[in-house]
Amino acid sequence: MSDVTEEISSKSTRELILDEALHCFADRGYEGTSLNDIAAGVGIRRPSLLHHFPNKEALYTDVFEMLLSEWLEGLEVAMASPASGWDKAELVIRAGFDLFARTPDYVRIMRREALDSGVHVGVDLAGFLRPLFDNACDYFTAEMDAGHFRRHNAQHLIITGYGAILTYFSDAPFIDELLNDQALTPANVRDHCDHVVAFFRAALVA
Amino acid sequence: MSDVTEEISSKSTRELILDEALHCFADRGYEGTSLNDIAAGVGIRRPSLLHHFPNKEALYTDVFEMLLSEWLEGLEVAMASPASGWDKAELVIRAGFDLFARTPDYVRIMRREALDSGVHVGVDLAGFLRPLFDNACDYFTAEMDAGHFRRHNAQHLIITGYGAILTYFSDAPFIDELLNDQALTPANVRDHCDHVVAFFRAALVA
DNA sequence: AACTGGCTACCTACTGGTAGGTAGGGCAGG
DNA sequence: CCTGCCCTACCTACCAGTAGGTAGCCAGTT
Repeated sequence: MSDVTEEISSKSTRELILDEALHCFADRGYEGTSLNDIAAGVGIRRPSLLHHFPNKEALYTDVFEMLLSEWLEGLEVAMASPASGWDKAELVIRAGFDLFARTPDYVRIMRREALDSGVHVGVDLAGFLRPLFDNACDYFTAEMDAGHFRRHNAQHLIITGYGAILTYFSDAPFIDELLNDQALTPANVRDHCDHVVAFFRAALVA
Repeated sequence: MSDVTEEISSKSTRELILDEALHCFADRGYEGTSLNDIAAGVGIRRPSLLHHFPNKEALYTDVFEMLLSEWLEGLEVAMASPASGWDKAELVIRAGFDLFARTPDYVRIMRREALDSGVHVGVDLAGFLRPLFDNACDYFTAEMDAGHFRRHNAQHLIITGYGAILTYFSDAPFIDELLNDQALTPANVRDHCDHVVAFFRAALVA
């Protein structure tokens, strides 16, 4: 086959486009990214890119669905764990950190999407995430009822956690400047993860 | 005088442009906002807008400096308070919530800027905020040394707090959908503020 | 009171440039 | 020969920014 046309890569052109688009959209947003930028990153012309995707919005939607499926897969494992009490919460937090550290571009796209409130993407983001959200709420409520966690409003708790964890990755360039250090080195990510775990543990476990 | 030409408004055209630009930039970002959009919102043509500001970037920079001065003013009062221990931390958190609830458009611009890492704005954002950041770090470190707070890494603690508080406002449209409710009603903002205060208190105060 | 010059604020019409998208041709491999 | 992939050349729409003109206001002068 033609999987080796001129690139040594085993990835199809379509996959290369998706990868480059992911990076560009994360870096400069939907409006700030031109199809020329993406095509140039892949090493083809814009019309060739449009041979693989009907238009810009469809490309973006495909990138976003890639994101959702990867996240769902990554978190499902941790959330389905038979652990309970604090152990499970810590497992999920650490799984989230691992996932986000592996895919920081996804985090920035998600943050942009939350800001724009789903103008560019066809899928119902909040509808997609609500089951996970409700699941987490139920879990914390049950554990608080059982007296394992201090009493907090579960919905507000999840939103606080979501903000605390996501921000470290989405705002990494800004945090770099604030700390005069690279936020996303493995060591720094691990440090921050340990801190968040310890912080939430202190707040939740009596 | 001519302060009533045809508008009843007491605001100058320049101020009307700044207000409209703030809203547009917060809503759709720098790239997603055209000068035509802003001009139309004010009720004038684009060249008339460019009579008041030399170019798009200068307009954005002016909006952003408006943001910084308002935030600095709003937070300085709380940070300069003679209170100490948890009381002061709670004072600053509540002042931040008040400030952000009053100016949600500013929060979204700030978040976009953190994502883009200051591509559009001339001022050194991180350099501007570092004094506040260092100040907060010193405060928490001193209080932990004095045994008033549980031991945490002060830098990570501030970043976690920044993410937890800012996200509720920056991602408000998304949270609306997640909760099936308006995140930014005064009652909901107060609820979330109370939750964050209680959460941080539980994590910090032994 | 009338004219004059300078000023602000706005307008229409235009420029160069870039965006997303389309038409159609070339060329390889099966 | 046909299909898949990529190309050049082109389109229309929109962008930021400029050129040049106009209406009204407010001195200062006569």
